[in-house]
Order: sequence, then C-alpha cells, then structure tokens
Amino acid sequence: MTHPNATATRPEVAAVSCTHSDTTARFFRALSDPTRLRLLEFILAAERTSAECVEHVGISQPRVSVHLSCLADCGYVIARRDGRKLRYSVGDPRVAELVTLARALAADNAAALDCCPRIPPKSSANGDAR
Amino acid sequence: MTHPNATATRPEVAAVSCTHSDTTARFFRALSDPTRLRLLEFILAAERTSAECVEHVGISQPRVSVHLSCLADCGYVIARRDGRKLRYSVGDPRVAELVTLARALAADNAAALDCCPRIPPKSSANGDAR
DNA sequence: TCGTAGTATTCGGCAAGGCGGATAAGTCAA
DNA sequence: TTGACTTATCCGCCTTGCCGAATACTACGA
Repeated sequence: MTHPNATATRPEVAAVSCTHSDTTARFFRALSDPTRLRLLEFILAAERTSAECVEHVGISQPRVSVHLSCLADCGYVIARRDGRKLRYSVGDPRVAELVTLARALAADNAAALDCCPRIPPKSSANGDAR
Repeated sequence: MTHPNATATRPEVAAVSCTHSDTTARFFRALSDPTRLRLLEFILAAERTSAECVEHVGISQPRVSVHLSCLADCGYVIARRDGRKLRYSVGDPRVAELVTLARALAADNAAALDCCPRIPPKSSANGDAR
C-alpha cells in the first residue's frame, strides 16, 4: 500500500479549512514523539533494519515495531522485506524537507521553546521524570 | 523578537543526532493537536484577536489562551497588544512553508493515514469519540 | 478611583497514548 | 516438519495533556 513516490503534489497554500486540519494534525502527531522522530531521523540517514532501530533508540522491540508501523502508515517510511528482516527507508524526499525545515525553526526558537512549560505545573512527589 | 532568519539554519539532513530530536519533537507536538493547528492556520491567514480565535475553534476562552501562549512560546505566532486586546500573527514565513509542506504530505497519505489505528483497540462503552 | 472588558491561571476529571513483558504470528533454512 | 529467528499483538500500568468551570489578574475608559 501507499505507493512511495507517485506523488506529484506541490506546495500550495490557501484552501485550508476543512477537517484537513485533523488529518494534518494527525500527521504531525507521528513526529511529536521523541522516539518516533529519532527513528525517522535515523532511517532518513540510511536504510535500517528493525534491529538497528531497536538498538538505536534503546526501547523494547515491540514498542519499536509499533512506532515503525505508525511511521509507515503515515507514509513517512517504507518497509521492505530482505530475507526475514524488514528494512525501512524514506521514500518521499519531502519528508527530509519537512524535518529539516522543522529542525531549523525549532533551533531558532529553541531558546523559548520549552514550548508548553505552563501546562504541567501539577503533579507531585515522584522524582523519576523521564 | 525572533528574527526570522538570523541564525544559520541551512538544510542539512543527516548528521543530526543529539537531543536536538527532543526539541524538534516538542516543536511538532505543538502542531499535533487539532485545535492548535486549526488556530495556527487561522492566524496564518490573517492577524486575529483572541476573541476571533475563541469563536473560530469553539472551545473555552481559557483553553484558547493556553493554546495561543503555547504557539507563541514555540515561535509560531507573535502576540501584539492593540488596546486591551491581543492580536496574533505569524512572523516567520517558514511557518507557512512548514504547514504547507505537511499538508501536502498528509493529503497524499491521507488514505492510509489513520496513522496509529493500531494503538487504541482497547476501551469500551462510551461512544463519544473526539 | 472604580468598573468593565480582555486575558491568564488554577483545579478536578478523563481519555489518549507511551512503556515493558509475555506471547502469538510469520519467515526462512535444514 | 521442525527449529531458529524476526516481527507484531495483547496486557496492565502509568504519565501526558486536553477539557470546562471558576476565578484571579491586567489594561483601559470614565
């Protein structure tokens, strides 16, 4: 599913509205998790196997499997069978564009970008953070 | 504040690593909420007051206030006083670029983009969706 | 000064979603 | 077919973060 390229889309602003926002937000959500983003960046650099991904991010294999499936469903990466392994790669060059652009913006605002520091001033005890 | 260009920021994929990912993920998180994304798109089209934003998204004023503060902290929008109102606008052209790019990608993958439909097959009762 | 409009913060509640561990399901070599 | 290996699903647990309502704070006008 999801033919990798085939795309022809070109950036065209305007014509927003609609529940298009919901879909796009969903799209962003996939990248809003540090682990998934790390995985995407890792795969962006080169084709990777699941095992490599597991080692790279350091969480359990089942979790990585879910994350990779998520990235694949969203069209960020493509899975390819190689023997009994799966190799993941990024098929759409716009993905790199998107990440690069976001990284640039984030870097510029990194200063104030504790983002939503106002939201979780709750909680108590528990010093384990993560 | 926040000079649009200013800092380096040149597209260079790979060679990322670092906890840069965390910051960037944080950045994406701001756009991963449909309400916030809707607000950003709304403001992207024209400068808006808080009241307009509240009406546009249809949730409580306190919530909108938090969302707008979040967007401002992340550098997506800029707040400007006008009388006793606040007017929000987008100061960095790259924000529009980012949204446009994401929208294009999301549209292309919208088909399979139920994104993480595999994650919440739990729960029961309660048919209130979201 | 006081009153009002506009904005921000606090609070309790609740769903979404990330995590590890156990385990099922699929894939290939002998 | 069996066994080894790789990947995906299920499970309970727990944190994150969104929500409305109440309310405090701030800026401006009279």
